[in-house]
Amino acid sequence: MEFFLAHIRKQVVLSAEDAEILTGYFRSRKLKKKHFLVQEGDMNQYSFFVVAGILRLYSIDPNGFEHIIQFGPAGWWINDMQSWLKQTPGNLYIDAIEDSEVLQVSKADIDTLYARIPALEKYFRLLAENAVAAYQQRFVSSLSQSAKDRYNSFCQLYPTLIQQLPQKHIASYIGVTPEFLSKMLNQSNNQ
Amino acid sequence: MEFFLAHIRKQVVLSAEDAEILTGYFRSRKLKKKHFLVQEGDMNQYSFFVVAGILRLYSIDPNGFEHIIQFGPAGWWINDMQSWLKQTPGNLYIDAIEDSEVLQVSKADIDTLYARIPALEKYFRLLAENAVAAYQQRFVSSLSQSAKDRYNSFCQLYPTLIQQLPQKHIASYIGVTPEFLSKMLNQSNNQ
DNA sequence: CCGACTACTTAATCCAGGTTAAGGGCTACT
DNA sequence: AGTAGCCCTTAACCTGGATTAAGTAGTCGG
Repeated sequence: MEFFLAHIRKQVVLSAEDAEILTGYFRSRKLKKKHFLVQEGDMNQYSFFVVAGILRLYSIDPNGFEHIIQFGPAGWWINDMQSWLKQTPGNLYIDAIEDSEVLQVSKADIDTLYARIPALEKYFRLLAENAVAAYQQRFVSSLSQSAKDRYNSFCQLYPTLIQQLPQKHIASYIGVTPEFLSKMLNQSNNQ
Repeated sequence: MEFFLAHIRKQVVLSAEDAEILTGYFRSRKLKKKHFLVQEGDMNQYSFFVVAGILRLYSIDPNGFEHIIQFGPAGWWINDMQSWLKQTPGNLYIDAIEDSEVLQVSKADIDTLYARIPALEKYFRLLAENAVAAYQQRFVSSLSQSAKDRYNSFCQLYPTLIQQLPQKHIASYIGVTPEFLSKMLNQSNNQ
């Protein structure tokens, strides 16, 4: 919880009392590697703050291939935003890449909290605006760069994740097959 | 201004007084087709609400090709979020596809307004959260679908834009060349 | 310590979509 | 009315990355 509060306090001021109220609505949840937090068709009642470990948000296409939309390392939020906002069944999956721990809040509780702690409104506005900035930049990358350039951009942007993630997940994120990423990396090593 | 206020009031409650204060900070700006609102390297002091016409947000890659990240028809907001948030020079362009009219606010003024009108904080939170939802879904589409499927998804999501936009801009948005889009559309018509 | 997964590699073949180039029909100035 | 620019089309050829298939390690549960 300390980690969580520190994270919020990087953006907004929170009194001790606010912090008390806030933490009352969050529930910790531990998750083993490969276990699901959210599956397609779920009502996404919850949004998740990652305390430890690393999660992934992804879709599965009609041919059974997975496509990673976002990673969720410690200190990040992760959810299926469309499903969460509209409270309708979602089309995305969230699971743990490693054993992880998250804090979850329900949509209803967050709406209650907005009324009691106005600073939260600002916190989540900034959070969402930063996410928009990141998605805009990722579209620049995905629309204008080759696979190799996208890989390099990814390395620059998330240097710590490179060590932590299996290669196939990086392939899925940058939008190539694991086979092609493997070929690509070995080609550039050998010459 | 009426159109603008109505748009905000779809999400949050705004007193007559709030509305008065708010509109004082926005400035109308008319823009001829092909004229720029923002160019690469600009300090993006302003964010834009589109009152009439249609704009585009795009990048230009090292080979001179344009890649459209988002369209801005009437009733939408448009800006280079990264540059706007951090107040650093941006790498994106915004220009008018048709003669258009926008309302602009500076970052400093918006920050002032947040303090005076708390409802605005909520309005922009919801706006950004909806944008995140849209970007997540667009990544699903761009990572898992073929060019033809992406075109169909675009038609379903923005049926009115299809009529309004030149084909080459749609090609740029879905991530194919104008030549390929043309071939694709004519093939499916003839059989 | 064994067997079954899972992660990664290599290589042959294939195809969606890019590139280049040329021509035709608008619209819009002058 | 003429001409300069778009914008769209068509077609031949090319390539980045997908697909398929097989093989090699590593690792983890029992």
